Amino acid sequence: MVIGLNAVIVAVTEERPRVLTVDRAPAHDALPFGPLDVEGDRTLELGLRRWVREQTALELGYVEQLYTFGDRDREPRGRWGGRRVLSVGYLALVREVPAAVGGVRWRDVYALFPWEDWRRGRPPVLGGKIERGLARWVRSAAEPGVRRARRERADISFGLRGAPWDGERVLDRYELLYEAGLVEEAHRDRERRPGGAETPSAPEADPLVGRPMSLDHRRILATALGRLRGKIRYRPVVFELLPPAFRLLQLQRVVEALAGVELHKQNFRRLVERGGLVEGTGKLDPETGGRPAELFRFRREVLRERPSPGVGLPGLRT
Amino acid sequence: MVIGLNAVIVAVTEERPRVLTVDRAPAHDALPFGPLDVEGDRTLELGLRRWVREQTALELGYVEQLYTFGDRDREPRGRWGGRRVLSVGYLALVREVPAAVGGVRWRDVYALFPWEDWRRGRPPVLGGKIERGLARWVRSAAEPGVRRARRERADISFGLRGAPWDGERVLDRYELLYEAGLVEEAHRDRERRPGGAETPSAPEADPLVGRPMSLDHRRILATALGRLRGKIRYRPVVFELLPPAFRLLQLQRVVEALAGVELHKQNFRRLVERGGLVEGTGKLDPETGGRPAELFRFRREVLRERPSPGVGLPGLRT
DNA sequence: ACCCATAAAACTCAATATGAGCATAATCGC
DNA sequence: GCGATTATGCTCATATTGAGTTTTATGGGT
Repeated sequence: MVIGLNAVIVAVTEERPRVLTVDRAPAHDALPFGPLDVEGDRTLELGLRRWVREQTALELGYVEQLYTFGDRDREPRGRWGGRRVLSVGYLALVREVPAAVGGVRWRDVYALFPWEDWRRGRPPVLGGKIERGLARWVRSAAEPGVRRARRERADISFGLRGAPWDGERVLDRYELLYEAGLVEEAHRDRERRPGGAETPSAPEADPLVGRPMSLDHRRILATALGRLRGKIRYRPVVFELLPPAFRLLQLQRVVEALAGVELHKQNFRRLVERGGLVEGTGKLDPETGGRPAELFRFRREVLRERPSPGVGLPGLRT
Repeated sequence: MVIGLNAVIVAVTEERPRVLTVDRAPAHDALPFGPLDVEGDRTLELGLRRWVREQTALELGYVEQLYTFGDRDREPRGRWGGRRVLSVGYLALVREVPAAVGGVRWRDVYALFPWEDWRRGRPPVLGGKIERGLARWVRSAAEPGVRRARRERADISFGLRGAPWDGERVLDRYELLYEAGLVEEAHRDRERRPGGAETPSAPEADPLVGRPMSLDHRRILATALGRLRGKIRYRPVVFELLPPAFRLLQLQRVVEALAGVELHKQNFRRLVERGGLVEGTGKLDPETGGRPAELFRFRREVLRERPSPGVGLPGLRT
C-alpha cells in the first residue's frame, strides 16, 4: 500500500481562480503529488508541504484536508509497482502567484470546468454539449425507473428544467459527466479497465467537455472547488487569497471568481462592512481609474463576535 | 502501512444522540474499526460496511467520509506489528437502534462531551472544571504573547468572556482540552510517548472531563459531531435518523439533540413547513398525551426547488 | 478648463424573514 | 367537566434582503 498526497493549490489572479499544476506523463496537467514518507513525515500535512516544496518551490500557508480517494482501480496498474495507492487530497490557498518554475503552471480552473462559471450568464457549454449529452445518457437507460432517476439526478445537479443552480454541487456534476461519458477521463479509464466498462461513448460530433487532467485529479479538483465555495460562506478564508490590504471591489471580485456568480455591489459592501468582517485602514489606494477607494483589512476580532463569519453570499444578482 | 477504517455510527433515541461503540482492550469504548482488505475491498466505503457488518451485525445506510488521521505516533507501538497506521473515519446515520449484540453498545454522545449539550442551559462542567482548567493552561505559558494567543483561542472555542458559543466547533474544543491536559487521552498518550511530552498534568482536585475512549476515537467522534451539526443546516440529513413518518415535534427534538440547543417551537414549524422540507400525510399519530398530531414525511421534491435545503437553525431560543 | 468614463460611497424603499409571544384546539386521565 | 399536555394558528415589532438612485472623487482626453 502506498499513500499518495495530492495538493490542490488555489490562487485568484485577474479575477480568475487558478490551480497549480505540474507536467506529467501523458501530456496532461497533474496536481502536485507524491508518496508519503512513512518513516520521515511525522504528519500527512507535513509530508504534503514537503512534496509541494520539492516540486514547485512553494511554501504553503493555509492548508486543509479534503478527501481520501481509495478505489482499488484508480491508478493504472504498474504505476507504483502494481501496489494499491490511496491518496489524500488537500486544499491550499495562496496569496500571490509566484513565477512558475519548470513544468509548473497556473491553470484557469474554469478551463477545466467551463460549466461552473456563471459570471457572464449561463455558460453556453451547458445548453449545448452538456444538455445534449445528458439527454442521451438518460435515454440510453433501458428501465423507465432508471431513466426517471437519471433525469432527476441530472436536473438537480445541473439545475435543469426549473431546478435551481447550486454552486456547491461541483463534485456531483463532475461525477455525473463522468458516468455519462462526457469527460475524457471516463473513456481513458474504460480502456484501462475492460471489466466494469459500460460507459457510453460520445459520438464524434459532440466532443467532450473541459480540459482533462491526469488520473483522477480533476475529480479531486472538483471536490476542492465545491468545498471552497461552501467554505467562503461561513469561514473567512477569502482573505487567504488577498493581500493584507485591499479594496472592497477587489474582495468582491475574488469572491465572485470562486463562487462563479456576480454579486450586487452595494449589498455586498453593506454585508461585509456591517458584518464586521473588514475595517477601513484610513489609507487610499494609489490605483486604477475612478474615484480613489479606501483600503480595507480583515478584521480578526470578528472571530470572537460571530459564530460563523463568512461572505454568506446574499447579494446574489438575479 | 496499514489502512484502518473507523465508523462513527450515530442514532438519536429518547432525545439523545448516541454512538455505537465496541469493547476494546483497556476497558474503554472504541469505534467499530478494522483494517482495509487491500485485495478484497474494492472501495474504502465497502470495506467499512464489511467491518461494521462483521463487528456489529448492522447494515449501514447513509455513509459519508469524515477525515483521515495519519500522525506517525497516533497508535501505540506494536499494535499492528509496529507498522504505521493511517485511519479513515466515516460518519454513518441509522434510523433505529437495534438490540446491541455482544460487546456492542450505544453510548450517549454527551457522556463523552458533556460540555456540548446546552439544551438545559449552559453545561455546569463548563463554568467549573473547564474554565478553571483552561485558565490554568493560559497562565502556565511563560511568554505573554503565548498567553494572549491561548486566551484568545480558549475564548473563541468555548465562548468565554463575551464570545458566542459556536455549536460546530466541537473539534476545536476537544483539541484544546487535549492540549490543556483536561481529557484523559492526553495523559495516556504522554506516558506512551515520553519524547514530545509537555502536556500539563491535572491536579488531583480537578479530575478530567468527559468519558474517554480508545486511541484517538474521541477525536474522531468530535469531528463527526461537528460535521453533523454543520450538515443538518444545509442538507436534509436529519431524516436519515427518523422513521418515514413523524410528528413535527419529533423532528424538532432530533434536531435539538444533535445541535445541542433548544429551538422555538412555532418558528421551527413555520420554517420546515413553509420551507417545503416536509409535507403532511393526512394521518394522525396514535400517540402519547395531548392533542393528536399530524404525521409528516420528508418532501423529496425540495431537492429540486431549493439549493441547500436543511434545518438552518433559525428559531434558536435565547 | 471642461466633459466623460469609471468607481466609490451614501441613501432609499419595498418585500421578506426572524424572534418572541399569545390564543385556541384536541386529547387523555381522572 | 377539569386540568394537564401537546398541536396548531395568528400577531407584531424588528432585522435582513434585493434592487435601485444619487452624489462624490479621480484621471484622461480635447
